[in-house]
Amino acid sequence: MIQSSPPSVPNSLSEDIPVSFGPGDRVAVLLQLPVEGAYDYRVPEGLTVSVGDLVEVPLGRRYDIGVVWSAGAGDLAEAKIKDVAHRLDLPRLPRALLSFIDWVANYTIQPRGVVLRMAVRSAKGLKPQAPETHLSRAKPEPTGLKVTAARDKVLSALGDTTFIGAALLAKTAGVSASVVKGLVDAGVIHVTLAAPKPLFSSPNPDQPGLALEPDQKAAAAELSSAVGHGFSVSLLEGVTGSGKTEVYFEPIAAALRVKRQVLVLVPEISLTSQWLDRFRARFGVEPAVWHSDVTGKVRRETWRAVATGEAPVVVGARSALFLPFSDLGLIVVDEEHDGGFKQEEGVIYHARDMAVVRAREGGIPIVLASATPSLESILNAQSGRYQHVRLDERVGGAVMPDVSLINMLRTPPQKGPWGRSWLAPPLVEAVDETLAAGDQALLFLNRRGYAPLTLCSTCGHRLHCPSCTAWLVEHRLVKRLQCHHCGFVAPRPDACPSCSKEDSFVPCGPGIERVAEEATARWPQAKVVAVASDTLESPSAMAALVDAVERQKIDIMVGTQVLAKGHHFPGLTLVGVVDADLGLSSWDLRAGERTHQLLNQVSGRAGRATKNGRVFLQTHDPNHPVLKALVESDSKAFLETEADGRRGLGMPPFGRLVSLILSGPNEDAVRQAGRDLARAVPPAPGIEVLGPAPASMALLRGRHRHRFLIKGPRNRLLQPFVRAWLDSVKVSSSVRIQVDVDPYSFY
DNA sequence: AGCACGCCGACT
DNA sequence: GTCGGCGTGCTC
Repeated sequence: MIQSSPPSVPNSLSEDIPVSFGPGDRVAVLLQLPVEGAYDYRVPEGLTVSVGDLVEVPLGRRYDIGVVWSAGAGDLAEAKIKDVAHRLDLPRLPRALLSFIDWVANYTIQPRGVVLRMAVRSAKGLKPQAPETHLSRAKPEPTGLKVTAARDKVLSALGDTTFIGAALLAKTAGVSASVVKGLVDAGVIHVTLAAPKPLFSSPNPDQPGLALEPDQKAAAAELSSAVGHGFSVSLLEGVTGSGKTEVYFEPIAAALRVKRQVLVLVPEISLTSQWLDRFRARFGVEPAVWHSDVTGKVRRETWRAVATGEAPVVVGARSALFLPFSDLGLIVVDEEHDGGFKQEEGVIYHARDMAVVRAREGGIPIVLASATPSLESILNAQSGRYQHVRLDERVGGAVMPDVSLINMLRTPPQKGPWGRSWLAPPLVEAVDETLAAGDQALLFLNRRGYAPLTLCSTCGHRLHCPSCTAWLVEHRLVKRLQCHHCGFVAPRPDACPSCSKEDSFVPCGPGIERVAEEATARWPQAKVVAVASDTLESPSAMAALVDAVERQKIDIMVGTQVLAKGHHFPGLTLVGVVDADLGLSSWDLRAGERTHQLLNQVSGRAGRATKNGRVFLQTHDPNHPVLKALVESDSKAFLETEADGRRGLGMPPFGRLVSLILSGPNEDAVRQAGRDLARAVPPAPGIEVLGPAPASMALLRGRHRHRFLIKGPRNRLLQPFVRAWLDSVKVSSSVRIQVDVDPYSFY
C-alpha cells in the first residue's frame, strides 16, 4: 500500500528552475544507465531544450537517448562536458511522468536511469515520421508519352486509384521500380506527399453501447463523475457476471469526451479477444494494445502514437504504465487483485500500486475493478480513502452459482479401468447430469502437464531439474519432462538415472492432462479438451477455443487458471474444482487470499447465462475458512478473518516488508555475501531483519539463492534503512542482490 | 546497459 | 606466437 508522498531527491523537479535551456547552458540528462544521477551536457549553438525533452547525447564512444531532467549540476570540469547531439522529434515527456519515474525509483530502490529505461526504451530506433508518397494518374495528362508494355502494366494497375508508395505500385504491376519512376518523371503519374494516416482511429464515446441495468447505470454515473475532478481512487467491486466492464466503459467515454487519454491495465493473461470485441462494440474501434508480445515497428509506432496523443486508449499489461501519455485523463485497473500485476524481475514493482501513484502524479482519477478485490483495496475502501462502488447482482437475471463441497475423505474417488481416479462420485454424477442436459462442464486444476512428480518405483528416485529446486513435470502430449521454473526440457529417460532400472517410473498426482485422460475414459461420448497456457500456442488459439465452446463443439474443458479469468461461456453450467486445497497449505502470506480469489473467479464461470450454475469443490479440509466463505458466498467474513490474522502479526497491509534475494552461481560466495550483510545491519528500532536463510527455491536457473526479509511498522518507510544498509556493504560482483519492496512471492 | 581494457587457455 | 574467454570499471 502506498501512503508516502513523493520524496524529494537531488535533481528533482521543482518549479523554480528555468525549464528551458539555450546554447552554452548545462543540462542534466538522465540516461538509461544503472546509475543514480543524471549526466551534464552542454546545449550547442542553435538548439533550445526543455525539461522532459528526449535528446540524443554522446556517451563514451556511442550515442544514447536520454531525457533532459533539470539544470546541470555544474560541478564537473568544462573539458569533460560534451554537447547534446540533437533533440528528438517527439513530444516532451510530461511532468507527471518524470515525477512518477522519480517516485518509482525511490520506492523500489532502483537507479532512476533503470526506471527511465522502462519509459523510453521503445523510442530507440524511432525515425522521424516520413511522409507517404501518394501516386495517382496526372490530370490533365501530358501528351506524347511512349507507352511501352511495362508502362502499360503500371497504368492499368493504377487505373483511377491512388497507390501509397511507388514500391507497392511497381510490385502490383509486376515491373521494376524504375518503370514507375520513369512515368513519374514523364509527368504521367502525379505524386503528392501526405502525412501517414493515424495508426489508431478515434473511439466514439457516444456510440450507443449495451443497455445498462439500473444499478450498472448508477455505478457508471458515479465513476464518470470523478473524471475531470483531479486525483481520486474508486474501487469497483462487482460479482462475476455483473457487467463491470460495461460499467467502467462509461468513465472511459467521459474521459474521451473531454479529449483525454485513457489507460486500461490488465493482467498479462487476461487481455482476451472477448474484451476487445466488447470494446469495439462500445466504441466502434480497437484500442492500442501494449504488452510484451508487441514488438518491433508496431511497438515503436504505438509508443509514438501514445506520446503524440494519437492513441486515445491503450489497453496493456503492467509495462504500459510507463508509456509517455501526453494527456492521460483516466486509469482503469481491471482485475486489480491479480498477481500478474507484480513485476518480479528487473525493477520489481506492483503495477496496481504504481498506477495509483501515476494517477496521483497526474492529478487524475483511477478505477480499480475486481470481483474479489485485494485485502489492501478493501481496507482502503472501508476506511474511506477509496470510493467504494458495488455491483451485487449478475446482469440479465442470471443468479450466482450454487457452491458445495465434496469431502474427499468421506466420498473418495473410485478406481477405474484407466487406473487411479481424481474425480469423486458426487462430481462424476454432476458431470453425468450436465452432459445429459446438453450443457458443458469445466474441471479446474491449477496444474499443467500430466503429473507434477515422477518417481522410480524401485529406488524412490525423483526426477528433478538440474538447475532448480523443483521436480520435473511430465507432459505426455509433447512426450517431455519440463521444469516449470527455468524452461528445462528433456525426453523421459528409459531407465532410472539413480538405479538404472528400466520402465520403473510412476507418475504421482494429477495435472490437467491426467484428469483429461480420466474424463475421456469416463465419458467417451463427450468431447474433452485440456487447456493450459502452454497448450494455447497463440492468442488466437484461445479465441478459437472460446468459439468452439460457444458452438457446443466441446463438452468438457479441463483447464488451469487461463480458463478462470475474463471468459464468458454461455453454455457452461458446471464447474468442478479438482483440488481446492491446492495453494492453501503454503506458508505464503497471501495463500488464503489468492486461493479465495482464484476459486471465486473460476466458480464465476458457471451459469452466466439463462441456466443456473453449480460449483463443486473437492477438498480434504471442508472446514477451511476459505472454502466455507465460498460455500456461503461470504467473502466479507473471510476477509475479516484474514485481516485480523495479518493485523496480529504486523503483516501487510498492517506492516511493511522488503525482501532481499542474494543469488549467484557460487553458493559459497552467496553465503559469504549473506554473512557480510548480516554483520552490517544498521541499528533501527522497530525494524526487524530476518535471515539470511536459503530461499525455499534454493536453486533457480542454476543460481543459488539466500534471502533476507525486512519487516517494519506501517507508519515507517523501509527504503531509507535498506538503502543505507546496502550502501554500507560491498559484496562480490558474482552475487546479485534483488530488492523486492512489498514482496508477493516468497520462494 | 554497452563497451573497452586486461589478463590467462586452445588454436591458425 | 595470436584469438578469445568474461571479470572490472567507466560513461557527463
